[in-house]
Amino acid sequence: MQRKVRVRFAPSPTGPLHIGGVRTALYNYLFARQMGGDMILRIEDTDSQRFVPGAEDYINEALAWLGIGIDEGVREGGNYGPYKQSERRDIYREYVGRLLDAGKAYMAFDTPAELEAARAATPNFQYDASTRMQMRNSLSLPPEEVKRLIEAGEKYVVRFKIEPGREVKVNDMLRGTVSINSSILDDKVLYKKADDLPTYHLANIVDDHLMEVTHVIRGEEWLPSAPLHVLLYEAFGWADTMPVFVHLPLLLKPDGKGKLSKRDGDRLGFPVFPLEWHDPKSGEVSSGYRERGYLPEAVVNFLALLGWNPGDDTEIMSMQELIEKFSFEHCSRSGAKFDFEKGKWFNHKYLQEMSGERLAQLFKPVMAEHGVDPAAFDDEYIVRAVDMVKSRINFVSDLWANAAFFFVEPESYDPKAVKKRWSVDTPRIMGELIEVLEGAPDFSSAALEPVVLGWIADKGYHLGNVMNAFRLAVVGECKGPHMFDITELMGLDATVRRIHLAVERIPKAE
RNA sequence: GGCCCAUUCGUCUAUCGGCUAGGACGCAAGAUUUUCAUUCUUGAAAGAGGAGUUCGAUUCUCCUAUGGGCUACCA
Repeated sequence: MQRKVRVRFAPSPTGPLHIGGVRTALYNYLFARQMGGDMILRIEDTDSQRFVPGAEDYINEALAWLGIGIDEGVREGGNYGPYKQSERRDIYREYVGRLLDAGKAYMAFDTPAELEAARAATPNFQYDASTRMQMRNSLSLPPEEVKRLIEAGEKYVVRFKIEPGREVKVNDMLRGTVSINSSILDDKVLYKKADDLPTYHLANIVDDHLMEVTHVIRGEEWLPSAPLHVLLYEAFGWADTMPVFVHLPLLLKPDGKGKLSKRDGDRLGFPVFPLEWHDPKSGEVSSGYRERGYLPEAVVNFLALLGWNPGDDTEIMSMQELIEKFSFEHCSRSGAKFDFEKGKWFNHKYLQEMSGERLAQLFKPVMAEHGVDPAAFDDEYIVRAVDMVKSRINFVSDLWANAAFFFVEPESYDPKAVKKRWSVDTPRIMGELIEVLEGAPDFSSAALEPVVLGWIADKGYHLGNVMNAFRLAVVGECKGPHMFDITELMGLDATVRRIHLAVERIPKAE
């Protein structure tokens, strides 16, 4: 009698999928995969007012980029469709009818103005058992009047009739049994005749039931309405197959107040979206992890650990490992502040593990952005250059600052380094160095190093000064990989050319 | 205001009644290095407060405080 695990991620297409939503999707996915179950992507577009074009595509693209696979959905198809709520109107209409027929819901004709007036008149007005008879609805109005209003085409909403004074218990995997009194619940609007669409609550329960969802894994912001959902399952007679609830803690702002929001990204200088988003209305651009040079594996790993841990000290985990280790037992119940610095570290770690080949592919567009045609260089050259500098990057984009010198000659020389390492004698010593380089039988790193170091020792030169002047000429500043690895890759001609260039361009010291 | 959820280093977290409270990010110092990084070592850094239960509470209960969420014909 054990049902197959079926979970759903149900975003509404009102904008780009935010990083907190991504984490919810990820946990759903990890759990589904671990249990050998199904992962459903359902588009909850019941709010026609807030619909944003492009948002649905964005959701699909973001999940695909992150490697969060979907088994059933608008694109993937499945036996429980349609997977878009705006295409399920007939279904909702039928179920609203059932509730109405059973006397568990009623029609309310109050206009927005009347509702507002009622709220203004009573301090803590709530549309519920204590007030509904004073309002204009099918419970308070005579049947003939209700009939007349409907026939006159009056717009109405259907409200859930909540019986007061009941203890409603919600079973949550993370929080145990949460119980609240039904009296504090209001008669929620389930359906709007005006646009012939249900609200979230009704659509959600009907769909989860029809799609045979076994576990509802969602953000904590839904916890307060969970009792209402329990009541709805009961009203429909579906209590025995009610899904298990898991209300995940929220992702919080790094600097204190409230849950992480769209605005925080630009304010704090880090992305809150997986992919870059161009708002179709405002034209505003919000940055994304992908465009910032994050690897999807790193984002997934980092996000997985924000609110969950494997029970030991393991931090770097592949998707496969996450699937194996994931458990709600080890989910925390309190909100996690979003720590961008740690996110950078994850990316750094993943970048270190990455092959030079893959990194080079990611680097090519960055080269092009900086006006260097990747096709002008051998793949092998790019791969080796990237491999040499990768230990000092957090992002793919950092590669430019660290490896640019492999592709373009220095345009200027770090003034501080010049002051420290470039003395009156340096041009002469560099001249000697060129002779040494040109005379070397083998230009490989291992062969050249003893030759140059031997010459420095023979002449009694200061090792640090000569080597740093050498580096300054080739790189433009005193940083970078092992000097002879650089020259091996660049070759004799390019190296010598750069030394000449530096001697010409660096002003003579006093 | 009402209701609900939460509370261990600055941050993410381990601990399922025995703790010299562990790890990671970040930070500081040191080692290595011809440079910058990487790497390695070390260090500073926490149980919100108060009652109770117990031989013993970070761990269980209650109160207070604080934080968060919800309170729409949004999701």
